[in-house]
Amino acid sequence: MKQPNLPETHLEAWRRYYVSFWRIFAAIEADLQAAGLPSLSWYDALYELYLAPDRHLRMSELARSALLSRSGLTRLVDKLEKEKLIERKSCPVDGRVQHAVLTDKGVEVLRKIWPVYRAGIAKYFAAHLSDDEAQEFARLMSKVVSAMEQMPGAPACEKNKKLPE
Amino acid sequence: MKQPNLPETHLEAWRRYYVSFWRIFAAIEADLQAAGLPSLSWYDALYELYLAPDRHLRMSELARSALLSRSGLTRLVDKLEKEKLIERKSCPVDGRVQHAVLTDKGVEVLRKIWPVYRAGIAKYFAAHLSDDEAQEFARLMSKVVSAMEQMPGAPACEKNKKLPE
DNA sequence: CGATTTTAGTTGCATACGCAACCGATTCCG
DNA sequence: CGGAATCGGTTGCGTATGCAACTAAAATCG
Repeated sequence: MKQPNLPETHLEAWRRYYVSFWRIFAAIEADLQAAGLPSLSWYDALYELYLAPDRHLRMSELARSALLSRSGLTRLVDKLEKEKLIERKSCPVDGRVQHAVLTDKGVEVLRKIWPVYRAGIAKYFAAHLSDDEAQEFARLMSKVVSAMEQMPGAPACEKNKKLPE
Repeated sequence: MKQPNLPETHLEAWRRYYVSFWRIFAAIEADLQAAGLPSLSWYDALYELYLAPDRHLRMSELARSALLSRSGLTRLVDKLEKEKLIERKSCPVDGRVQHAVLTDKGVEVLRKIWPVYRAGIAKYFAAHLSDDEAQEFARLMSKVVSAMEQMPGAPACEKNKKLPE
């Protein structure tokens, strides 16, 4: 059986994409752990809130943007709330909805994580690309990302974003 | 604080890389599950064995190439062995070493997984890149991958590869 | 308005995984 | 050779996460 619609070039691209991602991800997580910091899941959730207007989001919005299932997010928010990094606030206009709101302490933690995260991105990923290459890479990735965004049942995931300076 | 050694372009590339990977990965896993097939972890391990000479590898080699910790691999191999997809064989020359050996049934399963996996790669990833783009992408990724390979304490990971036709 | 359906979030349960401690086998050295 | 250090693999334990079932609140419809 051959590979209909999947030329060898594309397959090779996928393989490297897949391997490199796992390796880099593991390396960054290891750096965070070594520094006694929370993992990227926490960062992603906190950072999404940081970006959001008024630093608050509905649970399900946050789930989607933090690349988690709704139940996964519920648990993550439980932990973040216990650490006072966010607060839950029920929505006054719709009793079903809960908002997660980033606290100042949450912002602090975000600022502690970021230097280590940034260093990891630089070391494991960015160091190997010139400016032009990075630009081209971003262009190619954006085609893939935007295609995924439009897919109907985008199954959970959407981690990471940017950083609070 | 600014971003030393991490220009905005590179950061943007990273963000898209990160988001797209999780989304694609989740979508492929969902497809596999919907088809009643095992997950990519199983595929990765089986496929590594498939590629290996005589279809066998030491546990720790397999762990590394299947992107798992040693303990994670022990458990995965337990399950694969229970399903008769592989066999454990102790090494005659070194009593500490165990070899995982792919069985014919393991190859069968590999062949069942691949079409779905391939379709996922094509749909979620390859469809968005021209041949030239895929080639350029592979080139950029290879720089990142090979840099990671040489890193000393590569923490676990190395999933996926190619496919058995 | 009351019953049904839908929506948002949570909880029970199962699974996958890593770290650290451990065990037996091997190798290193005095 | 014999004890100590090392290596390969496994096991105990904790954690992260998803799915399916559930609850409460809204929306829809007769």
